Amino acid sequence: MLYISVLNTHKMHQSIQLSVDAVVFGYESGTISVLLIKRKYEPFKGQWAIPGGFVLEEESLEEAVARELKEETGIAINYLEQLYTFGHPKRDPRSRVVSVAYFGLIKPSAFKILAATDAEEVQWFNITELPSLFFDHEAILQMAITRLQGKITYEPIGFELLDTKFPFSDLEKLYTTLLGRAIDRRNFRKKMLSLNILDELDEKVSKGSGRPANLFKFNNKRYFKLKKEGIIFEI
Amino acid sequence: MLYISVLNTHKMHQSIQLSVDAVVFGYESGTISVLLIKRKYEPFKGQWAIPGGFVLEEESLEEAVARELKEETGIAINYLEQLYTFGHPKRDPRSRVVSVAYFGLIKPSAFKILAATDAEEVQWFNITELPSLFFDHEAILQMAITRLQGKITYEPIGFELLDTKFPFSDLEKLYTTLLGRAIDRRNFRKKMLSLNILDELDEKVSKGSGRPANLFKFNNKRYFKLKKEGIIFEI
DNA sequence: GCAAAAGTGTTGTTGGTACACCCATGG
DNA sequence: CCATGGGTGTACCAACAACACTTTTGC
Repeated sequence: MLYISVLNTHKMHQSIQLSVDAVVFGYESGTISVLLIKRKYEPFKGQWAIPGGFVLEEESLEEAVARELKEETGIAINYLEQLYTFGHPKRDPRSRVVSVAYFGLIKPSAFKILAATDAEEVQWFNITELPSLFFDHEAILQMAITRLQGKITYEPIGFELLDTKFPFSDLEKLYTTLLGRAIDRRNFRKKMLSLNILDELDEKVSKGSGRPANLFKFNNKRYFKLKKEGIIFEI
Repeated sequence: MLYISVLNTHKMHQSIQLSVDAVVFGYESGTISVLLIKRKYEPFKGQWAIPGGFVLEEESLEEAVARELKEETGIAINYLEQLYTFGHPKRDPRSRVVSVAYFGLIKPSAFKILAATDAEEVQWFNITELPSLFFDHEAILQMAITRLQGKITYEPIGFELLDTKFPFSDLEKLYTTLLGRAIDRRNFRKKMLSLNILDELDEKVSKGSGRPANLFKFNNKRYFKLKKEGIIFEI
């Protein structure tokens, strides 16, 4: 009996469907946002949801998630990190759908969002002002936010979220926002510079009032090296 | 056209199969082992593999992985942590199978392993002496080992791997083994005790030669509290 | 010249690291 | 009494935390 069930398993029509979801965060002047789509069709038409969809037979999960994101929002990003796989049997009341969630970081200013396929609308939402979401998408998003906040303790962050050239205060504000609290400017700068991932440029920018700031950029090589090695960052 | 394809998606026969795998580590007197099964049937009969199998329609991923582990090895554990989802289209040459890998820790001495269903044999393998494995199971195992080693920097470890009562030297040896290097006995003890997760018992044990050691046990409440909060542990 | 933001150093404290000898038991 | 593993304290140093004033620009 066991023998038969085992042999059959591989041919058995399992009828579990597999989807992917892309939680994409953006940062702009002190606000962390997440990209959501409004469903165009029934069921749940008009509900906000995390972009995503079904995996095709011949594509990898990474290809699937990048494709769905592109199709639904117009955004093409090449690096999404796997977050978690959600597989509760009743998470989608219609049928059994297991979803592999990914997350990524971008600068919203560098992309043009564009509703397509099953999205009626695409919009950035401040993560502190989220609408109610489809199925278990709130739980997925919550996990992604927690991961994002956790990341800054063991990895440098900012490269994907800031402009190529930026004043130091932008980086500081990003950390302040992610941590949700003020940080000591002097200590932060000291620590950041000691990591050797920033190159100070010979260029200044003025924001209209106040002393103009020197611009920095990330030193990609050292940034990604450090990211791989892991850091212990405690501010 | 888009409309139709979207509406169809949910009914479309996707024919991707979903499986789960359980990487179970054990520790015993200075050795970290992993539990593997030998496949009983073709194809790949006789190959060693990580225990696992297909997810059933009505069960969650966690239920599936616990069930498969129980069926194939006789081991029932209630906590397996999700590791990663492997979905390369060609990882199983027969058909498209996406697998959600989990990992867990146990004390081998507390369980009796027992080959069943599609396992011909079940065996603990020292992680430094692994056989060649089925498909991409080596990559899965490698990721699990990396995660296990990484865990000790941000979580206390040991509760699941050691006996209820243990001499301090057992804990020290566990860390030495996981880290793959010697640690300073005095500093390690100082740091461990300062975490407040150990209760010293009024009981001694003698290993035959040498001064008898005091026994300790983990204070479950504080251990799991700390585990949740996360620690930064750098020895 | 004043408002606004950028830039900068020092000191006390804490926690990490390095290091060597005595203790309790069994044989 | 010796071999074996268990148990302990101190001193140095590096890293973190706290803290306030000066500089440069626009208006």
